Amino acid sequence: MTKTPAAISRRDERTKQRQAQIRNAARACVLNEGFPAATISRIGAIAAMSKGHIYKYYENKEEIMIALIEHDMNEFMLLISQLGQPKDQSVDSLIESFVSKLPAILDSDRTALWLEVQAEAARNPRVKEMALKAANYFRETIRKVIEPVLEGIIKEELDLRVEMLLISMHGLGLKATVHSDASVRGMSTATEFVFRTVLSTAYQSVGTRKVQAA
Amino acid sequence: MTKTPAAISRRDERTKQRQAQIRNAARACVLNEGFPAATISRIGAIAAMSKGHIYKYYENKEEIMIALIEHDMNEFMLLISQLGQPKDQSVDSLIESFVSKLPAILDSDRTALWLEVQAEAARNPRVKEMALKAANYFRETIRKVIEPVLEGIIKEELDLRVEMLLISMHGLGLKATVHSDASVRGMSTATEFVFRTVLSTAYQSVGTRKVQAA
Amino acid sequence: MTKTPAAISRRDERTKQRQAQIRNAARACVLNEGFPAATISRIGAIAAMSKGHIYKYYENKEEIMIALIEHDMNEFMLLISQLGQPKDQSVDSLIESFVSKLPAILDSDRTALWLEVQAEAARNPRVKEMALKAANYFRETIRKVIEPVLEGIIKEELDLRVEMLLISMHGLGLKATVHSDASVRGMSTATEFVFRTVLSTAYQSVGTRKVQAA
Amino acid sequence: MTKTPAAISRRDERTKQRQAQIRNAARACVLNEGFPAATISRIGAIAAMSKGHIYKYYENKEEIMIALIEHDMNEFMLLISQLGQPKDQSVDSLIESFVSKLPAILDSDRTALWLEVQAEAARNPRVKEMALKAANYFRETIRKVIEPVLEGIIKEELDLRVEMLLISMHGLGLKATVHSDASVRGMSTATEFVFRTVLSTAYQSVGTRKVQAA
DNA sequence: GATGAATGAGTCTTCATTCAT
DNA sequence: AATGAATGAAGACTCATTCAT
Repeated sequence: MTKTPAAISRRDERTKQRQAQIRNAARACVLNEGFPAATISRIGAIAAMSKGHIYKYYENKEEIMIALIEHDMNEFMLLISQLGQPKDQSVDSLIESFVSKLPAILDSDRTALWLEVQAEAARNPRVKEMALKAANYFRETIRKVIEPVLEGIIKEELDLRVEMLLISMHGLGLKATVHSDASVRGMSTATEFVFRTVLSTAYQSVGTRKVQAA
Repeated sequence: MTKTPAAISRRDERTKQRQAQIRNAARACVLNEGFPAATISRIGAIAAMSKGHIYKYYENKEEIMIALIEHDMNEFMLLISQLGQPKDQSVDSLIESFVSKLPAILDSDRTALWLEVQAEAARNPRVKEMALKAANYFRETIRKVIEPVLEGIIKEELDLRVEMLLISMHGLGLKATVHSDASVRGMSTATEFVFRTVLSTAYQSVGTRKVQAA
Repeated sequence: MTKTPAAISRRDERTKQRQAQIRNAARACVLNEGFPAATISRIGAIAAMSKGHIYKYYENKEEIMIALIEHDMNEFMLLISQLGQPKDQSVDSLIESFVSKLPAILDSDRTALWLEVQAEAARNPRVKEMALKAANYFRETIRKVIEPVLEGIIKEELDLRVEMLLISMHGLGLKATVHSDASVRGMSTATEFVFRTVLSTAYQSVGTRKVQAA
Repeated sequence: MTKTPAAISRRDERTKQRQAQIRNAARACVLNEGFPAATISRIGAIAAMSKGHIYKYYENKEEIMIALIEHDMNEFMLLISQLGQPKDQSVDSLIESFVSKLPAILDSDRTALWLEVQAEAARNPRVKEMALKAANYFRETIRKVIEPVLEGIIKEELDLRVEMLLISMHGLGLKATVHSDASVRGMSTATEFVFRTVLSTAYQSVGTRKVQAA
């Protein structure tokens, strides 16, 4: 009855594998046929696992969805954490770093799921919490990355630039989902223009200007 | 047998009222708990109408959703059609016109429903069609409004500006949904900055620059 | 408040007309689309009468069906009562009388309804009672008609002949329904043969023969 | 994952049992209260099975009815296939063979279901097809059985005899249903008479006679 | 560990029946 | 007399969840 530590860790490993299997099946369902079609039966069929067995690994369907969202949010955060490693501190290399990661960030599978998650977040507090966490991480990462480039900028200005970048990214993400990313690829010049504008060192955002005008 | 015209119009009026009642109930359902939770039972309960009676006014559940989306899309298009009436052709009055309509456009109920519609569009072709129609109308309206201000601009440049404005609007809309529009109101300076940048007469988008550089 | 007798009779007349209207509509429904499709809505539409108004004339749907069956059974009995008027008492003129009435008796509309009624009779006691009444009337009429032709026949023999004729008529009726009476028309020689055999004055039915053999 | 053949066959066995259970429950429903009353709820209650579980074994209600009809039709065809094995080729042994099988063929449950099926055939094409198939098999079997006995008979005469036997059987079947087979048992002399007449070697049906008269 | 048979609550939809007008 | 708006019970079907094996 008492397991050796090795046996326990082996079992835990297996559990994690199984859970990943289930999450992947759930994701495939959602992406292919939408959230409502992600039934336990279908997930089981795709995961090559019996319906009953799924409940050994997740308490119920909601837990599967939560786990899926959490997992993909974590992957997303890992992805954007790599934004913070441009070659040097110039605007150009920063933009290059952004643009080179865009295809991964705007991958239409990811954004489609993300769209469903945003919709779900409006009702499910746990989903909302996760969405906010990822959004905040995104915001902070961007802030950390652009701050050194915009040296001397005041806090309000920085906040504004960050917010504008986020808004642009969200808008692009929606566009990727709705037009299935082909169009976004064709938008790289526009995107680069947005980034360049936002990261411009000419600090002339409206708020500031008004102050100056006064 | 034969009705007086007055009686007919009274009945038609009542029918329209009932349909609006149903649509409103459906909207409330969707906003509170999402598309999948908008069941006929719930709609009936909110509309204070029996399940069976709903079918006097809409053939089935899908028709209700289609009618709801169509109605709200039409309202939205009416709203943005008003964008096209700035005081004069200056960038400033155009921006003022945009910004003054933003609270209505970014109303969090509207954007939340819009988010659900985008998600639903991935499954239901009729929804997708309506979403595309509204999106195109939005795009064309914006193009018509900004073109006279950016006189002498080449087509590619104009397309880009239009696309960037759309992306910004979508990003803002998402933000309004997630943070329930309070934050968007606080964003008017950022928004104005975005508009001002996009409408700037210095035509220097990346694409053009590249050509110039070549 | 007190009606003149004339007014009362006028109202009764109108009631009967209305009831006939409803029955006819119900019959049309059943014949066109089967019993299950005979909904009150459809009956009302065909009878050019509102749903609610139908209930002024029949207490509920079952009463309509009962009335329809009763009415058509009565018509059927009227029809077969005419069998009893052959030109003379010969087998030939009797057969001619039978055969000439067959198209009316085997009319596929009538037999189709009759099939539904037989099926319904297995469950609804009131329908069963009516079906039995009509069946008995049919039997007695046939007995009265053939008895004078088969003079000197003993009761058991007569019973047998009657039963055989009934069985043949029922079999033909089913055939008319299933193969939509075209085939029955082509069967007139066979039918005539059956009648001729059954009405043959050579009293040699099995039962009798056995007695003779003993 | 991989099942032993024994396990598979055990499961298949169980599936067949369940399907039979469902069919039997459906048959009981139809016989007691007619096709329209054979609801999934009632079938489930009689089969001691939950509503939902029924759908593991039949895709929908129509499939249950089709399976029920098909099963019983097959049983019926098996039964009548045994008609073709009289002791010898004489009319007497043929009639004996017929009469001995009559109680099984005219079993009132069978005929009652058959009646419902005929009524249903008017609405459901698949039911119609099955009914026709069984009817044709019945006709062909009878033809094959009586042809050797009526040696030298011409085709038209044979067709007629076959048709007359069918009509008689149908008429008897109806009688069995309406009078719940007791009366049919008492009809064996009449039945035998009918058979004897139809199988009589005196080929004198009306059609032929007319030709002779000419 | 693994299965899938079994359940029952809940979904959309239809329709007989009632009742205010 | 006549309408048709309104109801609610019931029907077919789905699916998350449980449990004996």
